[in-house]
Amino acid sequence: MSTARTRSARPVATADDGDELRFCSTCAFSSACLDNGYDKSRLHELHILVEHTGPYREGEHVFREGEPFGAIAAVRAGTVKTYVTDRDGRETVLGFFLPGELIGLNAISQDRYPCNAVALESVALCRFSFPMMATLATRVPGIQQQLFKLLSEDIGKASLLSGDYSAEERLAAFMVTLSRRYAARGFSPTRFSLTMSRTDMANYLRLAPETVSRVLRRLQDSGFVAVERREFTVTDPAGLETLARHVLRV
Amino acid sequence: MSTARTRSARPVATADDGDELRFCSTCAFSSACLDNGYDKSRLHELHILVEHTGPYREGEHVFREGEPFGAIAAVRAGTVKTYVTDRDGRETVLGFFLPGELIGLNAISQDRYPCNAVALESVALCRFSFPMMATLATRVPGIQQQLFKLLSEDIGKASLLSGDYSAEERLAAFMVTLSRRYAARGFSPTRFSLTMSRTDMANYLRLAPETVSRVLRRLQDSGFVAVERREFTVTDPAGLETLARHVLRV
DNA sequence: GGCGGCTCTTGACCCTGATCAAGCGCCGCG
DNA sequence: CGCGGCGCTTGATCAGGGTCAAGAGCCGCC
Repeated sequence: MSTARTRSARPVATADDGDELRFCSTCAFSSACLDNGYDKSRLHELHILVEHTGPYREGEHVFREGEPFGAIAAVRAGTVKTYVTDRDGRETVLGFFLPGELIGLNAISQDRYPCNAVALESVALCRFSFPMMATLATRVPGIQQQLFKLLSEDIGKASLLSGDYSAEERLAAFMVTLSRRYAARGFSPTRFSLTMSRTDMANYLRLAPETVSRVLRRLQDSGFVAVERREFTVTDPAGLETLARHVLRV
Repeated sequence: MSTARTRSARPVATADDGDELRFCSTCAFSSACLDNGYDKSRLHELHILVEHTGPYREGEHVFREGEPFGAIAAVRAGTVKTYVTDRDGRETVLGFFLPGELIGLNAISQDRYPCNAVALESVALCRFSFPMMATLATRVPGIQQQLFKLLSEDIGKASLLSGDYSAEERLAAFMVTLSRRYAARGFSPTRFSLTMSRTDMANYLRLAPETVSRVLRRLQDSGFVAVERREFTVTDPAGLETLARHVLRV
């Protein structure tokens, strides 16, 4: 991970550093470990291997394909996009990562990042050294369990899109997913801003940008959503979920 | 896992059971652990939590969606297909699992199997209790590492198909992948039999069965492969890989 | 404040692959 | 041995979404 330039100066946060502790509990990881019954009095064991990095500016890369894998990272703020490009420049977007979500889990197997990760807006991260985390996981079963769970979850997420669905179904499912993820982090599920371009959405959903534009308009004309440039409002949550039901396998 | 009926009578294999040991080394899992520097003299620790199950006959289910998750399994013989169906009966195939490959890793996060697994031909499995394996993993770092690696690998595999490729590219990539996987297990990479129907391939590749049929014919007419019902020969491996290069990201 | 560039939208047309339909061949069963 | 069923193939047609092209709105920069 090319964090040298943007990395904050000190390795952050001891257990008695109240502010940092509260702040870092916004990382999915720490809080998930707590949820998993991790002994709070030993929380410093987790925190000593955490390093806050950023801010990454829009367009700045967090890591690039092929770089040696050293750490996974939880998004603290902003949105990260992971993607690969084929030789003729076409881009496949693997995912968007919102605050509280983890990037880098797909790098373990090859010990190299298999994709690029770029900030779509100003981004801050919690960086976890993976070797240290794995060592810790042998002593703290809750952390091991949590890692297994997160990895397994990502397999499921990756196969979600894999089905053969219409442009409308896919776009609706994407919007519902975003809505749920924002809701899970305490943001409004019905009103949020799209931090990625139409082209990014298209490359994620395997559509042409023009199709994204057209389908969004159709969804708006049908009264499911309201889109104003990148400002997004869900006006009929139930209706949208109905459109998405095949993809999301309700 | 609904193995009660077909499960072999005894929980199999102590470390000094030479035959079983050799046999079980065909499980990806055991051998991978060995590769990872696992102390062979302690191999029984792994073997006591292994249970050989099967044979499952063609069409018989190994597990079904929604069943509580208890174990992952390595395929010893035969092919397993995992799939989900939406309410109007359309099937999405998530994967095919050949000897040496692991099923059930995507079940960890929800503690339920998120898909169905069915035998496409006579199948034998090595069943690993996941809770026991996780416990063992805390004591044996090689096993933990291996589990992380396998999980991470599956994330990558799941995103392989996710790109937007032509029918020909997808089918070529599928064939190349099959070829490599057979080669990795010591089978011929150029001549093998397709254990799944055209419809299964179609549901895996997001195509219509008719398209699979047509594209196979085209690949045959162009001299890349020879297909005789389910007997498959790669006649131009390099050419096929070229067709598949976008998908496989060579 | 105006220019230039980029993202997004909208329209027209086209192509890949889905769908519908029919026929074939292999295989199991009576 | 003949019948029937299923999986596969092949042909004809159709449509969803891609591509190409042009224009509109927003924004930053000079």
